[in-house]
Amino acid sequence: MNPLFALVDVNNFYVSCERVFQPKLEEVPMVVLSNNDGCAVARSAEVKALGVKMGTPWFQMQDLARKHGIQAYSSNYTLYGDMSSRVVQVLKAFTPNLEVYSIDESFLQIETVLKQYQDTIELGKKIKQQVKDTTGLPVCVGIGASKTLAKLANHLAKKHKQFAGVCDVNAMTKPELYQWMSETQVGEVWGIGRQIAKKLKAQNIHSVFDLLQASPQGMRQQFGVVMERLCYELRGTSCLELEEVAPAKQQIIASRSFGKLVTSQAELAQSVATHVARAAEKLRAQNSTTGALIVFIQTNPFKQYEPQYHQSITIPLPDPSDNTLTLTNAALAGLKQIYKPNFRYKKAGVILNLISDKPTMQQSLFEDVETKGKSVHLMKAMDSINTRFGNAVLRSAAAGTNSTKQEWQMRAGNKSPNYTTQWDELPVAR
DNA sequence: TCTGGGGTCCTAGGACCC
DNA sequence: TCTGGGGTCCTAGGACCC
Repeated sequence: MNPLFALVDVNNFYVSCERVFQPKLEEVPMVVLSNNDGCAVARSAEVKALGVKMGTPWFQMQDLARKHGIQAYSSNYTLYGDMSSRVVQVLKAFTPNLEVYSIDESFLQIETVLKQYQDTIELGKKIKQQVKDTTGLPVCVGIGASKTLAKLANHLAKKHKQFAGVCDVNAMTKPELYQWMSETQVGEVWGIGRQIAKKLKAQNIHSVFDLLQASPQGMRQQFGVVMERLCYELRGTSCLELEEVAPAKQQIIASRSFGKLVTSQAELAQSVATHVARAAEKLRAQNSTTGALIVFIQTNPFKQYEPQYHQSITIPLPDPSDNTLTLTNAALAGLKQIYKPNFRYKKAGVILNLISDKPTMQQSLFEDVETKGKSVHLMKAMDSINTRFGNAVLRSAAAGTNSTKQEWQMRAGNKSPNYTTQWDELPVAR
C-alpha cells in the first residue's frame, strides 16, 4: 500500500492559544511577541491580512497598531507547550503512527486507518472537529502521498476558503493539482527558503508546477541531494519517512538577547551563568552529559554604524558532565578568552554538545584503550591503536574525547615509570 | 530607543592515513 | 625531490525549518 500522509497544523498557534483562554480576543487583530517584546512571532488572520510579516519588530508596526487596534501579548511558552500536548493526545486517538514535527504540527500516516472512513476528506473533517471540541484550537489538515505534498496541501487548505480547512492533493485529478501548483509560488514549498527561491526564479522556475517539471537529477547537480529528494517528493514518491520516535538531541542551546546593551564582562558573565544553568537543567532532564561547550557573545548586528564583534569558543571538558558548577566554570573561562571591552553586546549564549548514542570513532577508540589499559598496559593499547589507525587518530582520540594529554601521559607514567616517550614522538605506523 | 530562540542537515576543504 | 588514488575525520559555513 502506498503511504499517505496527513499534516495537521494549528492555525496561528500562539494567538489561538491566547484566544482559548480569552474568548473576547476572537476576531480582535492581535500578535504574540518574542522575548523582550521584540518582534511578532505569531499573528492573527486579521494582522496577516494587513501585510504584517512574521518576525516584524513591534516598534515598526506602532502606526499600524494604533490605526487598527492591534493588541500585543507577551509569549507564554508553558501554556503553548501544554496546549500542544493536548492536541497530540487527540491525534493519537486516530492513529499511533504520528510524528510530532513541531509545537503546532504533526504528521500522521493514514493509509491504514482510512477504511473506517468514507474518504480522506471525511477523516480530515473528523480530525479538525475533534481537536476543536477537545482543545478549542482550530486546525487545518493537508493530505498527500509524501510529507512534502501533505505540507503543500495544508498550505492550500489554509489559503483557500473553498477547502474549508481540509485539502487532499492525492484525491485531485492531475489537471486540478497542476492548476493549484502553478498558482502557488515555489517559495511556499517545504525546504525552499529565500536563497534557493531566488536562484530558482533566476532560472524561470517560479511556481511549484515549474519545479515539478524540472529534472530531479539536474536539481541535485545544482542544489544538492536535499533538493533532489524534494523534487521526488513533489512527484508523489515519498522519500521522507515518518519519524515516530524523536531522535536524541545533538545539542542544547540557551541564549537570550539583552533588553539593553551591555559592555562589562561581569554582566556578560551573569547572563552566561544563567544560560548554563538553564541548559544544564535541560541536559539532566534528558539524562545526558556534555563533552564540550560553546560560549558565544555578539553585538547588535542591526546597529550598522556601531563597531561589530561576534565571537565564540569551544571548551572541551576533561570529563563529560551535567554538573552546573563544572559547566559554569568552563563557560566563564571561555568568556574570559573571547571577551573584548568597549563593545556594546546584544546577545550571549551557550551551546552544549551532547555525547551521542552513536559513539564517534574517537570515543569508541578511547573506550577501547580504557579497557585495555586496565588489563594489559596502556602503552600497548596506545601502540595497538597507533598501528591500526595511525598516530593522528591516536592523538585525536586523546584530545577529542574525555581525557587530556597530560592525563594520558600521567596514567602511562604511573603504569610504567620508564615510559618517557613524548606524546608527539609516538611512532607512526606505516 | 525598540529587531526571537531554538534546532537540523549537507557540503567543501584541509589534514591525515594507507 | 618527485609522485596517485581512495578513504576518513573534523570544522566552518550555508541553507533550511518552526
